[in-house]
Amino acid sequence: MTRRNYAGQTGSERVAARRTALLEAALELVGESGWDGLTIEAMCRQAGLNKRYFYEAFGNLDAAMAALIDEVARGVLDASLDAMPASGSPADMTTASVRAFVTYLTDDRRRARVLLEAPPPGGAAAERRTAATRQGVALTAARGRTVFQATDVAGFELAASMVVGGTSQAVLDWLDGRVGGTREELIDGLVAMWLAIGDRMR
Amino acid sequence: MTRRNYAGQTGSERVAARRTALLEAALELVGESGWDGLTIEAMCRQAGLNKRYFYEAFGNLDAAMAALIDEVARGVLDASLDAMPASGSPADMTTASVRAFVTYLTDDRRRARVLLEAPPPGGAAAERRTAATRQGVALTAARGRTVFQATDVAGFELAASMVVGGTSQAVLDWLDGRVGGTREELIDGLVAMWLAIGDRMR
DNA sequence: GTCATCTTGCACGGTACCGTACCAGATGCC
DNA sequence: GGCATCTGGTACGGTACCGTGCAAGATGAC
Repeated sequence: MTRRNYAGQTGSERVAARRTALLEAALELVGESGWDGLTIEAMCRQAGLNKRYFYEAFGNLDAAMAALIDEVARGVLDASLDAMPASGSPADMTTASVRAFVTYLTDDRRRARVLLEAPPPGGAAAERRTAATRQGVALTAARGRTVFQATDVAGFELAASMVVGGTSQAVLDWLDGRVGGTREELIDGLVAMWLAIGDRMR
Repeated sequence: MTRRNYAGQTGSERVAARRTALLEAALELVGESGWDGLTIEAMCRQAGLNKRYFYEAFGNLDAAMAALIDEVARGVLDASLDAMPASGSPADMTTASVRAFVTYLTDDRRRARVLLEAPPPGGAAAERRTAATRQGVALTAARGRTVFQATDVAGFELAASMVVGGTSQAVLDWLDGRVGGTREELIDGLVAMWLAIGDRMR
């Protein structure tokens, strides 16, 4: 149980590296074959690690899936928030955050699959995904209210739910080729719709 | 293997009734506890039928889930299409079909859960659900192009993906209380956004 | 070099559900 | 009423994966 260096790393460094490798393996497997291809054994094989190290990092498969979703959700939220300028026109601010959202999820399409395709229902992974969506909706509503100087506060809850769900669906459809055009055209179209809704609900 | 009457019904009547009872049981179970609560044995228990009658109606659980999704998807598509007048203003036609969509899914919230919550990934059920969504998007795009007399044809693909995904998310959030207001206010808000997008993308 | 610790591969029983088979009672036909 | 068919309950092996344990080689501390 005590720890010592191994392969030039401390014990906790190795533990962290294994956890990262397992999450990367899960990202790869889900990105390749979706959530149903994911088992504990497959994750360990992909990561080149023994099964017992899985249980060192996670309690069970559901917890690992939840952790993967949390990681990607935090990434896309951070990207969207960081990209948004402190002030500016509604068009500028909307463009910045929509572009960051779309770019983050499509630069590595495995991320889109993790976040936008539904994990097995009923477990912690599904719960974390809905929580992340809820958080995105809440943030969008709050930002929208200030950017558009909303008077219809309640309407912006609904608008936020609509644009978040709609944008997710559109990104999925674009990735699968069901919506045509370049990525910039996708972003421009989404921004136009966000602005149309923002103006209408003001 | 031959058939005869039983309990006042012909053989094929009983077979059809059992299939209906199984689908109703699945609707109830999914509506109550989500997809993960659904097993073959639970369906038979709920329906008061022997397990062998499950295999009379469906090849496996995945096929039964797919059939349930197909049924609800057909219902909501028919409701939306039937409600739409042959001609009228964009506002009238949009209101009619959005109201029908929302009403169908919220009159019996079990339907919303079946159609809007994701089934286990990777099987026929998930495939049928994405196919139904795709069909809804295609229909919405086609109708939108004529109703709004679109010039930007490609843009309406994207708009349809957005409004279908967004409306689904909004209905889910409204059912779960995360979006406030009455059902009429929900419908009015959704229609306003559909119209805003339709006008902008024209 | 020796020994403790780290790592990996493998093996094994447990579990939850599937899919099928069998049995005893109920119902309808003649 | 006798008998074939229909029905529901129960039992049983199969399967896929989980979760844990064990043994054998790799690496580092002393």
